[in-house]
Amino acid sequence: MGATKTEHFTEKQNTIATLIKALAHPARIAIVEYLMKTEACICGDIVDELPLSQPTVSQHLKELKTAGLIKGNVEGNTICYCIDEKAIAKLQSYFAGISAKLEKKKDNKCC
Amino acid sequence: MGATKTEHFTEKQNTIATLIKALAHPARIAIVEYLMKTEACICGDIVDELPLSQPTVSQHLKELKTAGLIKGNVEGNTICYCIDEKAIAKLQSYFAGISAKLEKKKDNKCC
DNA sequence: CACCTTCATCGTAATATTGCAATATACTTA
DNA sequence: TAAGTATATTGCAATATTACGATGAAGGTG
Repeated sequence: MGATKTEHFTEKQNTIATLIKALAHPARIAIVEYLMKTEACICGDIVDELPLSQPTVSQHLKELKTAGLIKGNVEGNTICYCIDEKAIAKLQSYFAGISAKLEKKKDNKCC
Repeated sequence: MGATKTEHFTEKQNTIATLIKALAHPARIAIVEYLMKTEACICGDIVDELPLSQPTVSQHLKELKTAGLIKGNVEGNTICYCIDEKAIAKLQSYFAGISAKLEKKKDNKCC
């Protein structure tokens, strides 16, 4: 085994899990946070900011891009990365939805 | 390798990554959603609801509990599970924070 | 053109995750 | 106490992830 049994879950559950999984690593959290720290988008220097080798960072960036969390614009020799708001918005509204539902059933809890 | 280089990232980044990681699997998403679907907490029948074996579900529950996302109350022979609002609140505010910052720099974007 | 820079890909080693059968533990009830 | 029920743990196989050195591709510069 070792492979997730994707086929047994709903498409929504798999979609949100994939999106969440893309952020389930401190390096990718760090990348997203770094992309936000600056005023505009970042062109190139992500590798210098992270304590990981260039191939590793490239791999993490690829995962973020595949998940739709970041976008990359090629600009000559470098690439300009920035966060895709839509993906973040999805995550935010997902957790906001859970929070709202939790608030509703506050009185019906046993633990 | 294969092990995450936790020591190179900030404690905050590792903390939020761990929390996110706990939800980075459709089965655990399904568990959390099932816990919310009902009026009160669930005592026992999580295994029947999931397309996975009892040991596998037990393992996923353990991970969610370790991460602090759910609480389990032992009640005689069964266990009553429910979501820990604090953890969800943390996640929600994390993504809300990112969203807010993204809103601010909307005009400074190149892609 | 030769060389440098930037980023991606390949190949591979180390480790982690997923899933389940078998078994253990703990409580309940007959 | 014996049998049944609910959940946890163990042990293992299959697969995925993480990380990096080496190398490749593509654009820029002397």
